[in-house]
Amino acid sequence: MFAIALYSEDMQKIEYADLSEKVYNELRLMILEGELQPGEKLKQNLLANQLGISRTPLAAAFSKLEKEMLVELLPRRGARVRALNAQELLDLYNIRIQLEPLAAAGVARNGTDEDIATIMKMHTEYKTIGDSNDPRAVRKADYEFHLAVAGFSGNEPLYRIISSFNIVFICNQGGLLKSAQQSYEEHSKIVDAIASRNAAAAEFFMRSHLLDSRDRLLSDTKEAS
Amino acid sequence: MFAIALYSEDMQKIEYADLSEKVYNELRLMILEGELQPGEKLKQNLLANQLGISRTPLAAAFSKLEKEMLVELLPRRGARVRALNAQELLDLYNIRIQLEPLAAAGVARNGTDEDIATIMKMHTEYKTIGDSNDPRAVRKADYEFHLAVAGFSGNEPLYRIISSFNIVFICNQGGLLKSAQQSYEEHSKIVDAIASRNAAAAEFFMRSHLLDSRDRLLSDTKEAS
DNA sequence: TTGCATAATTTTGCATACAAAATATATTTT
DNA sequence: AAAATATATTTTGTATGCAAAATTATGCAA
Repeated sequence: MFAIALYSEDMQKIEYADLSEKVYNELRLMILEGELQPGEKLKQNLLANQLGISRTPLAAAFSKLEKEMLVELLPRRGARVRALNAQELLDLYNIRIQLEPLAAAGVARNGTDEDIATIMKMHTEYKTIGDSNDPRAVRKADYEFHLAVAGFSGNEPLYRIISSFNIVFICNQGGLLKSAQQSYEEHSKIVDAIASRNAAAAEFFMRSHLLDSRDRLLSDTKEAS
Repeated sequence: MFAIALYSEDMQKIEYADLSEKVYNELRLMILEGELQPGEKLKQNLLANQLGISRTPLAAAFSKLEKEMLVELLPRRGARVRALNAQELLDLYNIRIQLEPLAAAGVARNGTDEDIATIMKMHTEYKTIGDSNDPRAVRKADYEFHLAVAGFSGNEPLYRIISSFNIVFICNQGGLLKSAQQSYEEHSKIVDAIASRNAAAAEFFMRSHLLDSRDRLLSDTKEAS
């Protein structure tokens, strides 16, 4: 498994072989955390100066971010942070519902005992963090749990899709949709199924977990309108 | 819907606003069509000269291709064409089985009458092409049919994932797994379900279509070993 | 020969330079 | 003053230049 950095505190630890990769991660973080607002224009000179680099590695970073749907590239008119509307958020959720159950089944089938031990450990920590009442920490733990499942699925393309489209993060953009307590209980079923190598059950419980979240998202947006 | 160019004859028609996009498409085509072999080193100077451009737009193109898993980027050691092994091919198929049924359901639900008419027209042409006994043409028609379904699904992130990971193309890398006749019949069921706005049926028949192909792929690789 | 150290060459990553396009500002015209 | 035109500034896309790293070639001892 190869977890990608999302939170700035984690990013400090990572050594980058090339600048464009580093810049790509920095921009990605800034966009996902809202430091760069949707619609905002990404001026090359300004950003290059801010980040202490030239405009060349920015081009590569922009290209990567465009593929992830985080930025919009308008030829000769620059790059903007892409805004995801409610429909696209729901679209992503429906994709997530298709992909993460496949990942959970994959871990149950292909994960090593060590992989599964790691997931169980993360799950235990999730309980502690949930009790701490720190929403940001809970969200981070949730993000890492789901990404670990994808990472240990033994299906690399699947992991690449889930991580590079920021599916887990974006789906939880407006905060987690249920209590840490309930999430923990639902995760428990998934983890138990994985630990007992029951791929069908892991798939089922992951799907239930996500379907429940999507339905909450749907009723939330209905209320808001 | 916004179809991406894959076959060289289609690419001539497209006007590109910037070189890196053009180069990206050219390289993508060269890799998918096997002109650039897996494992092959992509030397910047050589390629830039061949394509008549400088090395700068190549960097952006490489970055995009790396995200699609078509190119491997080794820092300070250049880029190579990425080789997909049998396992990853199967992994992609399993992803495809999750995503394309969602797309088919999407068309049935959200496609305009015009979208659906387009798909029906493509399907009719598929029959003609199938009778012509030109495997390359059949494969192209199949590719375009499946990509059209994704494109008319009304789920843009879904289309972006399917197209940018070259899922349809790569899954059929070793040629189509069944006769044009059988494909046509299976497509017919999907098209009928879409035309009658039956999302559940469209989803079901697309899944059956792909599951059958995957099982053929599995028994083929078993035979080969 | 083979193995290893050293030198020459190539290749990469990044910064910079420059022309063309886009945007902003100033000027004129109605 | 508002609209239209002209001018100046900024910004972008791409080519080029340069230093550092990697690769290949060469020389030399065992």
